[in-house]
Amino acid sequence: MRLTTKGRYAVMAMADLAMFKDKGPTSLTDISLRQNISLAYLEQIFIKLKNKRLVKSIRGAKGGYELEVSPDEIRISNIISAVDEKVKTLNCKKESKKGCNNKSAKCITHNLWDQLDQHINNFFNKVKLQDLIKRNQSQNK
Amino acid sequence: MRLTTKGRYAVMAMADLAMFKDKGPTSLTDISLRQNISLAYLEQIFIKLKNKRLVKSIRGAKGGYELEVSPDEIRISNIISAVDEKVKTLNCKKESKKGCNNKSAKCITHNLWDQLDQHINNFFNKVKLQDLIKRNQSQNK
DNA sequence: TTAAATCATAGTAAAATAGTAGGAATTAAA
DNA sequence: TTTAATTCCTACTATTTTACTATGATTTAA
Repeated sequence: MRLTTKGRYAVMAMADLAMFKDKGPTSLTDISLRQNISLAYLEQIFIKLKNKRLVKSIRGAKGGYELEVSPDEIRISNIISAVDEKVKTLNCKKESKKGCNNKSAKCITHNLWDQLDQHINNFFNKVKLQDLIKRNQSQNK
Repeated sequence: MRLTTKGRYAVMAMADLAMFKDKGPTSLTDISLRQNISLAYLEQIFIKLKNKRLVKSIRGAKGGYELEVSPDEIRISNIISAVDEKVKTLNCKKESKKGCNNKSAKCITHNLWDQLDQHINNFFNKVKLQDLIKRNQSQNK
């Protein structure tokens, strides 16, 4: 089980934006350099973040991105889901056609994965972008 | 983020073993049919489960596998880790060489993934094989 | 002796991931 | 008005991982 880089990059980039939010729009070039993420890859990620209204873009020279809402209104879950990373532990589609109804031996473990999903989603729901940068700032004191 | 089938199969197979544990060794052919998992794939998985002393094998005709310890002594985490599925949200090796010490902006999110790992591992630690089959039995009543 | 089983290892097809490439459109500033 | 910096858009591709398949050896009950 692993979280892919896309989700991590998205959170990193959003945290970066949050840290520099008082300095006008932040260009992806800057984020790319600071976070060591390929520019073109960041572009793809930010299209999605923009579609979900987590950031807004300012085009042209001196342009860049800004947070659309404040860091204490953005949950990690918002970011992760914006870039299409779903917490997907169980792929029970095929089985369900065959009658995965928690009664068949096949799905003994069904509830287990359900609960794990909930667990992880809970975690991502609890943490806000603000928490990340607060944490980081206090560490750097 | 996803949990791979190997981990799921391993847990399913162990649950299957646990359910039939009073009926002598269970062959992988049986598990393969009941759980709809390829035999050859199961063989690979069981080598690992055996190496970690979660099951023991009885070779030859009428052979098969049995649980090495009782279902209430086996945690899901034991099974998952036996088949090499690690909860790996952060791949910070490269960064750590460059000085990922939680002070660089690069690793703003470091703690987040650490905590997520702990969260998931906790969950897998809490649940025992016995819990799964108990749950399943009560559902089928 | 035979059939059913584990054991062992190598190979491979498919899918997902993690990008790269090449431009078009926009806009601030020179 | 030109240039450079930027977002926007889409297609392609290399790499890695996953999920198996294939083949055969070994063991053992019947």
